Amino acid sequence: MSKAEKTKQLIIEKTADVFNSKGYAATSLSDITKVTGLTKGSIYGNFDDKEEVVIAAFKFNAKRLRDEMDLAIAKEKTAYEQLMAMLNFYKTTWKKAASQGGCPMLNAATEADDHLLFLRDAVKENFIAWQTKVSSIIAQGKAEGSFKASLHAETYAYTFIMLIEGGILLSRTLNQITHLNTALDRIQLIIDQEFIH
Amino acid sequence: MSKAEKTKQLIIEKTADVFNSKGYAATSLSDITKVTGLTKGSIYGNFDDKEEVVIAAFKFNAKRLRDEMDLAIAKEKTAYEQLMAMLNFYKTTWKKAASQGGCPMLNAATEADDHLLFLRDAVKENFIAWQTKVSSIIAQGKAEGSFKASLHAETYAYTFIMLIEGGILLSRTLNQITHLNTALDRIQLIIDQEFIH
DNA sequence: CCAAAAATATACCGATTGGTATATTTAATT
DNA sequence: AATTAAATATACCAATCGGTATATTTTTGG
Repeated sequence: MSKAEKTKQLIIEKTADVFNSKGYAATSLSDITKVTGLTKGSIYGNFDDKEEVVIAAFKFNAKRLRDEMDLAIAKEKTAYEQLMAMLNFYKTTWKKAASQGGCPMLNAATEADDHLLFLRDAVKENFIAWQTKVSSIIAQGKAEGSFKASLHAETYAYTFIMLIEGGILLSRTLNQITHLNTALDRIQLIIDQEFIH
Repeated sequence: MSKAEKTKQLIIEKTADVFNSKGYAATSLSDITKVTGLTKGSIYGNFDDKEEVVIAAFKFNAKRLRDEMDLAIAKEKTAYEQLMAMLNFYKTTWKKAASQGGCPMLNAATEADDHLLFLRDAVKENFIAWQTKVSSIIAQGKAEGSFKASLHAETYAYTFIMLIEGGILLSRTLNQITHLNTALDRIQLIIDQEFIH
């Protein structure tokens, strides 16, 4: 890795949390220089413009989240256990995520929808990737014979994502972990009642 | 209503959509003067600072949403029909809401949670008011004898809110109404399966 | 209709925004 | 170790940010 590639990576890593908690539009170049310890010249030597930094930082945040979740899931064998691992992941990492500015998907999605249009595609991709991941676990459960074959995987996957994001939204806004737990419990109930035959 | 009160109202009404779609922080004073046709002097003659305009605009957006929903609900008699009216409200007003920048609660909540702290209390209040409304409908259903007496109204109310906000988030980001419908269908299922005895 | 008061417009303020041209330093190549 | 090339720092730019003091217009009460 060249020097430039290293600083590029440093910029992304150091700004990721700031972008996620302060907002991608609201984070200024002076915020970026402050948190990286670099100067504007160095930033613009590695990125064409702020947009490029924003996208890189979001992708970093999204990838970190996905990697952590994938790691938690990969430890389990059966589809049921993998889904439980996903729920448990959100139960345990909530506090850490909250201190980093909350769910990067939720934050970026609301900012991207009208305002930061160039972010939209990246956010889209990540939601779809998440859905695909959950759907593939459900498909595995069907192959195992433990989940009903009739399940519409995609619909269930999106339902879980909605509940999690909605739960995070309420938990953060009302400052009560209860709500995320309500969401996770509801997902658990759906799995137990509708997945197993 | 005095002249000042009228212009104050005009400022709020004209800026409400801009704030909701562009974001409360990202909307500048020149956006405000542009959309109202007034000058800075007039804005600052009626509001102390931008924060005050932001809060007033959010409260306007939240109240408008609540009033419209209350109106739809008030037309129905039974608790079940009222809940159906709420679901139908979201089914029918989705397009209009989307063109106005999406759900004001969702937008303001993500912006307020770290960044615009002064907005947080107002957002909180409105989520609680929404929950209280749904809870009171459930309580009415119990009183009618049509809903199970054992229901934990508050938990269900928050579950519905999560699903709706999560559904809106996905529908807006992925640009597909399907997801909001999935959320609404899930709420319907919960009511049919768990509310009625 | 006139005077006082209220409301709005004009013209400005310093600070900050994203961005850039150029100088300087650091790293890689011979 | 010297030269070249790459990476970073410095110093600046116009534009815009939120905000204000003052001038002008409009409304209101007598």
